[in-house]
Amino acid sequence: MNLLHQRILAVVKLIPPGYVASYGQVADLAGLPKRARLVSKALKSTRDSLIPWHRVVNSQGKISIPTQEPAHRLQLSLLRGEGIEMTGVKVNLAKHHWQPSLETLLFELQF
DNA sequence: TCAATGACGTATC
DNA sequence: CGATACGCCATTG
Repeated sequence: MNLLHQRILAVVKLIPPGYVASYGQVADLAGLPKRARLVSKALKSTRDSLIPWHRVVNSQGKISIPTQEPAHRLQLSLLRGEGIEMTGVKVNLAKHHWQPSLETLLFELQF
């Protein structure tokens, strides 16, 4: 659990119900460009239940967790449970892509 | 040390 | 739309 993870998780916590963000987008917002993979690691390793990890998908809007893993089903049901429109394993980004305003970020984040 | 490995992203074909 | 290739980089063995 280091500083980078904390910054990443701080951003993920801001994603509202009914919306999704991509790993790369979260990394950028956390001030860590080119670190999408670090985002997946941070989400994979945290136990904090207050973090909406399921609202993070890949840049194509698809669930990135391998189908075999139980977490894959969980993510799918959690997204559906928030009323997110999906085509199979892919989110309708046109309707549910999170696009925070600059004010929101400056107000919520501490860096 | 060092090579392999990802819940990634972009470019190309 | 699917498949491949590469760039990226912390973690793992």
